[in-house]
Amino acid sequence: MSAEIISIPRLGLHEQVAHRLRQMLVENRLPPGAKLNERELSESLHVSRTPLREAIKMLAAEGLVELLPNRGAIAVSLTESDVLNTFEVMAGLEAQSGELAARRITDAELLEIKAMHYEMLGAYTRRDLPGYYRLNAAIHNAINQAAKNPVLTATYKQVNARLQALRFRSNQDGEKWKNAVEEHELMVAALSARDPDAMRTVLASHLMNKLDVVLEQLRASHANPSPPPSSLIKA
Amino acid sequence: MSAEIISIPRLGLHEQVAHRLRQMLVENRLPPGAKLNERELSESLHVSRTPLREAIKMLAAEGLVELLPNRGAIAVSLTESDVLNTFEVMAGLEAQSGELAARRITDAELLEIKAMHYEMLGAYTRRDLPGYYRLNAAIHNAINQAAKNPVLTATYKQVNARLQALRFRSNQDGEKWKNAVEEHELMVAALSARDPDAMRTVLASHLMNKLDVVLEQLRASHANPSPPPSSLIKA
DNA sequence: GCGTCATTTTTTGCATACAAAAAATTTTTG
DNA sequence: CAAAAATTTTTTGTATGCAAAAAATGACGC
Repeated sequence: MSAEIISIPRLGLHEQVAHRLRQMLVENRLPPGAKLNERELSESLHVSRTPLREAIKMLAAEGLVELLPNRGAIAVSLTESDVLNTFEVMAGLEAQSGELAARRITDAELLEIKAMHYEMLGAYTRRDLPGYYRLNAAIHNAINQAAKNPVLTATYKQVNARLQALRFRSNQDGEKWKNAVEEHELMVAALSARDPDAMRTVLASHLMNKLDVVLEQLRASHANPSPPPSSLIKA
Repeated sequence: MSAEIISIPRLGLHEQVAHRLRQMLVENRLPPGAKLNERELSESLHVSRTPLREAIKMLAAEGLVELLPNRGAIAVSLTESDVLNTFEVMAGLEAQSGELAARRITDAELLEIKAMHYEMLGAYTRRDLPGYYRLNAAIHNAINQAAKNPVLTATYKQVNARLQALRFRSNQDGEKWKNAVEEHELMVAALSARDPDAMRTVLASHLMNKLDVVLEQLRASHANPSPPPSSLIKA
């Protein structure tokens, strides 16, 4: 009966470490610009420096950390221009994803997206931000799946990962939020109509509106920089 | 006077190793599916296994090698469907690159691209395939530069890297080659007119024609598989 | 008191050593 | 002789050790 319970270590250690580091980066436990101290991290993660360093190299290739020769790695900190450029690429990838999804989506996939869409409307109505984000992400993932291109999905995820750290808790402006919901309505309509051009258009503009929100947040937090975690404050 | 000559090791060793491995992959000295033996490679590259493994992890994150848990890494071998999906993504990235370039290109950049275009016509006229490829790549790079989006450029390069191993020696079919040159004419015209839509269209179809060429080659080589390098033949 | 330089400490980078897993080889058995 | 099992060998994965570079600390001079 306990056939799978001991099947634990079927993931390389460096993979596990990379996964945990990605989490720490997204949750801003490793805030932008923070140094990744190998000794500290290897102790807190209970691994030796070797797999830790391998994981860091992977994150560097993914663009999540920056390698400074002879000075280790730091969490990437995106300039406003970086954010803009990244969103521009994301917009293109989302647009293509939407276009392909409109061409290739199955009836079953479309139904599931509609269902999630209504759930999202529910979350929006009761202003449940976490639920809204969860469903929003699920819908975008489903669109990606419907595009039937794993390479596109992987590329999308990799570029998107760099932005996740920014959205950690973006309080939506009321107007912008309403706007986003309306765009989602358009998306479902375009998908139902299997209209690739409409999907491309709505997704591209959807992303650019997200950019607006993030840039506002970025500027606000730049004016009011949040304090670094206590672990970085000198004793 | 020899101020910079001894500034040698300003690159991490793992970076150098990653670079050399990328070369070996592109040149098919590490053909698709080949195992990356750590002992062999560390000896032939004159480094220890530690930086070699770090480099391999980076290549894995870049999608150039595949990691098999407890069994090392192998050079990725793309299925026909992988190639198709990758080209689809590349087409989207090129299309966006072209669209942005049409909006943002400077007169100087346009002139340089035109110059390279004429050089390329020269190479085509004397059927100088290597020269043609070199100029072709240079022109596409220049378009990318003109798009003024480093994130897009980096994403483009990373996805493209996986295809480089395929094109290493694709003999162009006469008709297809002529077609490609004509598409380049359209590109230069669209760029000169600063017509983003035209650029998007021509670049997308340009890439899809390249896909045709590569798929033909792939099927041909699949029928006539090239022999593995002698180093892999058992003594 | 402040800046500069020397010394110490820490940290990164690379190599080596050891353990576990996989592959290859030999041995055993039907 | 062939198939399976056991053994050896190779290979990968992780930890540790050591050297070089960077950072931190303290001494010295102005």
